[in-house]
Amino acid sequence: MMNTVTTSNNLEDHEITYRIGELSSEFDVTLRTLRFYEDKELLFPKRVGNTRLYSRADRARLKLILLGKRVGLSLQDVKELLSLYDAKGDNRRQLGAAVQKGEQQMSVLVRQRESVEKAIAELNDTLGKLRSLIAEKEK
Amino acid sequence: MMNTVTTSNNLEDHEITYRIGELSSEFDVTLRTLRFYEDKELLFPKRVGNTRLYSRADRARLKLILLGKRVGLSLQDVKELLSLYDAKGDNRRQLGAAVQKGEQQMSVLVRQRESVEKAIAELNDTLGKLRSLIAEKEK
DNA sequence: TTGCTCCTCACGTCACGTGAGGTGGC
DNA sequence: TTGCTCCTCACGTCACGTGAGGTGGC
Repeated sequence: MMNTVTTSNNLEDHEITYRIGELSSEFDVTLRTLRFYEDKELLFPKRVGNTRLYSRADRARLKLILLGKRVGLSLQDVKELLSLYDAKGDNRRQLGAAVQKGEQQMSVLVRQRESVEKAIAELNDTLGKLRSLIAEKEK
Repeated sequence: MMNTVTTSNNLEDHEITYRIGELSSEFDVTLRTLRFYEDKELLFPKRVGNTRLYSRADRARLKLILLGKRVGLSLQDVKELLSLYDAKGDNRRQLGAAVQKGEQQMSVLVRQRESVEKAIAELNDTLGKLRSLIAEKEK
């Protein structure tokens, strides 16, 4: 056997790879999170021995996963979108499906914003009542 | 033994009680939820045989629990607030503590609103990009 | 030898949802 | 007998957190 490349980037075939700790600090997620996404089949790092090596494609997928999470999608939703993204077929259909999911999620977010705003209003109310109770006791 | 009162309100001692199904439909929560709150020691219904009977105090507590949940408190937080509420002692201290928790929660909610608004903006952006990709394919 | 980074289980968290299987009185 | 309301386990969900215990190369 040939000598194995032991660390970081494999220059021989120009395949840039990332170690788990690199992605972790770049995207500010825990190692556990990256392993969890792999377990859920959202990420597919190779192994050198036991150590995971993430490709540029993995890194791109991670970016999309985190975008999905920020807008409130579940990992299941994200997985479906990524599988659309992977399937090289009728591209317009896939984009259309993505837009549809996005629109659905938009209405979820709008409802969420409403409920947060209601919560703020109700908490404000409650705080007001508590404070006047206190003021009354002060007299 | 005397005849036992089998259903609903016990008129003899003027103790109004509620069955689990009554509270469930009044407050639109599941039976499971009410039992769960009991398990977590937030509610303390009596039993007649196996059947739970909730007092007016339980009903009042449930109202507060649900208020707490609406403003985003954890059940643990709510439990602490209720225990303050129960402890008949220096009332001003308890009210002060409640106000403090409320103010903390307010800042949580404000951050939450921000993050939802950011999510809406980012999703809008993403949808825009997807749509122009589609438009380009149409040409 | 110490320190760093990596690894694999596997149980814990939070607020319930969801059956399975059974009881009691009209 | 059927229907309704109630009951008790107890496992499942979601997205990881958090040890425990161990490896590998500088």
